[in-house]
Amino acid sequence: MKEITSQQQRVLDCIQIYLNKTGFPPTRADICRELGFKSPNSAETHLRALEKKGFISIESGASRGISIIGNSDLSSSMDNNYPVIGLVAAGSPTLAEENIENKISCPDDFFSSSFDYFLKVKGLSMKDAGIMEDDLVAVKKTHDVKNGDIVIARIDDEVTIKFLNRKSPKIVELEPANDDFQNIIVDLEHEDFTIEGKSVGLLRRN
Amino acid sequence: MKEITSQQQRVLDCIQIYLNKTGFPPTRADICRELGFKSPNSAETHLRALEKKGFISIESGASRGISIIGNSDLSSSMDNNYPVIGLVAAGSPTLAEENIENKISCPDDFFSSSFDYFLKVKGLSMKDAGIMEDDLVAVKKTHDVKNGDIVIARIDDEVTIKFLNRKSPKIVELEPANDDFQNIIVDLEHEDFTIEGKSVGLLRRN
DNA sequence: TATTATACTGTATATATATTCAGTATTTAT
DNA sequence: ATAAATACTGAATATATATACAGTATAATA
Repeated sequence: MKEITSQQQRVLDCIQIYLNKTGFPPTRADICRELGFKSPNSAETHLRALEKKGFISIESGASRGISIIGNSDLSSSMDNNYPVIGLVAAGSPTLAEENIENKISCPDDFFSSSFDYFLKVKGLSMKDAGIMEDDLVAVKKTHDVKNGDIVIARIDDEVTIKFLNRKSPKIVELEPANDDFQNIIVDLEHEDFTIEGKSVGLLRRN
Repeated sequence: MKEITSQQQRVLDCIQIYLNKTGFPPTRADICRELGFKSPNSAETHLRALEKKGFISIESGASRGISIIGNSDLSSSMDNNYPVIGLVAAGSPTLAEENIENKISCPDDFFSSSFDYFLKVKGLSMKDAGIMEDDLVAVKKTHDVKNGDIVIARIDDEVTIKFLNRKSPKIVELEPANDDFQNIIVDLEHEDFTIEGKSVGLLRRN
């Protein structure tokens, strides 16, 4: 991160203040209005300088496409911020930024075991286990799972939450808790199968 | 805050995810792309509905002028120790010392509404509502309940958790979420009936 | 000395974007 | 039975916005 000039700092502050005030970034014209510039190009050149120095990123062509880099929101409370990740029909629940719906502040020892993220459940395939749509399952990323555990598994690109039942070294059965759903039988030799983690708790917010 | 439809929830989630991903709100076209709509007006009408219901605010004329309301991000949430109270077949769940099984440290704003204690559930009478044995229901002590709420009620000396259904000024029906259980019909004129509170959330620790 | 970065004004424009209007269809209240 | 809300497609348009181009001027490199 290179050094910033005083005018560039004013522009950076202006963006942050505008974000806090409105919830979205300013346009070039907004910055001019706030700082008294008379040409949108004044804002433009400062923005490009800030981008070059790594303080902001600018989405080309997008209106208000400014975002401040390094805004990792580290709230210094004793609690930790755990990400909430949507269980999409196809697509892996990684901790990649784009999959994080929001964050929940929660004590680290809230569940019996430590955990890594909350998974927002879609569908009712586990309803008889008391896991309903939009419930948040506390997931511990681990491969240490045993039969009967509620696991978050990925088959090819499909992510699912089911009971685990290892039938043989080559065959894994994933059992839903809902008569309307079928067991999923996975042939480890022919399918791409991964255990993402297991459920260590559940949170429901009405 | 009025109730939200499932499609409106999808749009709201989409905005939050887009914000986390890019740092600025989506355009109508962005929302269409994310959710598969083919007309920008699909996004527009959902946005106006969300605005009318108070979930978002829209800055007129501004591009990407969407901000999610109630995102106050003030992670100054103090933790509190909330008592866990056992739901015994007979006996009221009071906050008397002898009924407190243990305490759980948890942020005050953890659920949609503030709450007063956790109720440890016995039995499976609410299993179809995803409430299982030993689950901890976050209970808000209130008499402000409406039909369809999950309430904690006391009939004479028996405490129970059920769906509320006020049939008439004198008759209250308590509906379990389990076919193996019968509805409980309470005659307010002849039975001692109290609403202890209502469920505002649920916690399950495996 | 030439070059680059900073710091602006001012004009122009392609396009990104919000927003209205005209439809169709279904569901939910009254 | 009627109205209102929901849930869309599709087209049109005024304007909001990014961005390039043409200048001017000063300070900091190299």
